[in-house]
Amino acid sequence: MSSRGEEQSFISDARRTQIIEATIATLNEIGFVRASLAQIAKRAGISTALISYHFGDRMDLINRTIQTLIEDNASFVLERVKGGRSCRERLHLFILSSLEYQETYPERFVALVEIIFNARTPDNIPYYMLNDEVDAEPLLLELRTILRDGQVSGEFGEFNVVIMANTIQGAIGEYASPGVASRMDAASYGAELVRIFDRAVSPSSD
Amino acid sequence: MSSRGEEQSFISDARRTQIIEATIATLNEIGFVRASLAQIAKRAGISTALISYHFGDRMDLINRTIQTLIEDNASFVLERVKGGRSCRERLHLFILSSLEYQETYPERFVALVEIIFNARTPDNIPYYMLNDEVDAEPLLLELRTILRDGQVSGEFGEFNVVIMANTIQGAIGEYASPGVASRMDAASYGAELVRIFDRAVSPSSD
DNA sequence: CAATTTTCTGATCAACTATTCAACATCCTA
DNA sequence: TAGGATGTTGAATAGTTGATCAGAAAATTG
Repeated sequence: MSSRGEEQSFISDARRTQIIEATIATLNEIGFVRASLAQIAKRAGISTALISYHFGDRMDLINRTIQTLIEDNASFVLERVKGGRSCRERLHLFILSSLEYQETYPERFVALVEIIFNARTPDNIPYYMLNDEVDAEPLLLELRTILRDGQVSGEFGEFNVVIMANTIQGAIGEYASPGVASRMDAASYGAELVRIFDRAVSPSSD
Repeated sequence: MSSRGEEQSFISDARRTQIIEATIATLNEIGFVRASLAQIAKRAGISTALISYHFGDRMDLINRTIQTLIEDNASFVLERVKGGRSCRERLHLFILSSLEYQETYPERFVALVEIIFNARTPDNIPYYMLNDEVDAEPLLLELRTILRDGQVSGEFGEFNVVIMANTIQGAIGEYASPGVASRMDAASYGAELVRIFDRAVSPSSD
């Protein structure tokens, strides 16, 4: 009935989101490798055929799940970064809200990691090798913008923006690593990261 | 014949290493998810039954493969770090040689990542959540030692050693990420990381 | 209420999975 | 060269995978 092909929505959007949530739960419980349609269906309390009915393909389900996760994470962080007045403050907010998201929704972060490091395109390119596309890594692009703006305004010193952005993003991701998150809350970890990168991005004193 | 159960070695150690190398190649070509025994056997030019003959289990093969990869990487880096006289120099050597390893043996690094982010213990704990064990992350332990020694000797300032070590390790791992390695060789990327973390670990000037 | 569309299930499918096993080949030793 | 250990294979095993299809159930429509 809809004029646009994309717009295929009904009351059973609820089903699709329910299946996606079951997918996230399954990825957390048994990981990507064992997250079969049967396992996902069991957790959703439905038959496997119903998944095939609502999603064209297994990869279609995976792709819509990761899309949901990326959008969730991005909107959470970007909303908070908007409030920063200086570039330095925006950088702080970026780091702290990213960690807050991980602490608040650990299952969503785990599911994101599971998909990114396991899924591959039909021509066998791993998802973690595709980070460059615009809608795949909106947060990385925002981080680069903050850093570049800070250099232009003189708030920050000289450094390679792409590398610094990846380093900061890597440090944020390391929060999930054991022996860190288990011993420390997101705010403390974030405060330490802010201290580290405040010095790293500052203009040289000489 | 051997008195120790471990010591079951013959001329067909060659077979085991051949199979492990085929596993590494398979992980690179099609990833962990699709790396079945049949695919590995095809690349090794043998039958799948022979893999089961030399390795008790599929997970046994995976575990011996990752063990090989970790030992390779660690000995490469540790050998070079030994030559450093100051803590700062050892830190530089750690960063640069880690990147050199990635640049020289990209397939081994990719295989390592594939296993770490996909494999799970029998009780469903992801390998990337086990980094704390001694033989699982010898490089992380060495990095912590360098940082702590530097703090004691006064070469470095104050910071959380565990977090700084994870941050540095994360930044090294980010080299594989697209839009970085493709545009830049390991030496240039390493020089930039050295610049960043030289400032981050230096004692405060105030 | 009747008719039509949408939603959902159980059964079925061929293709794959890891592992086992009997048989065969090769090697080393005595 | 005889004999026993080691190495290797093809076939068979039971189990799981993603996907399809006819038809039932439910919802929406007229």
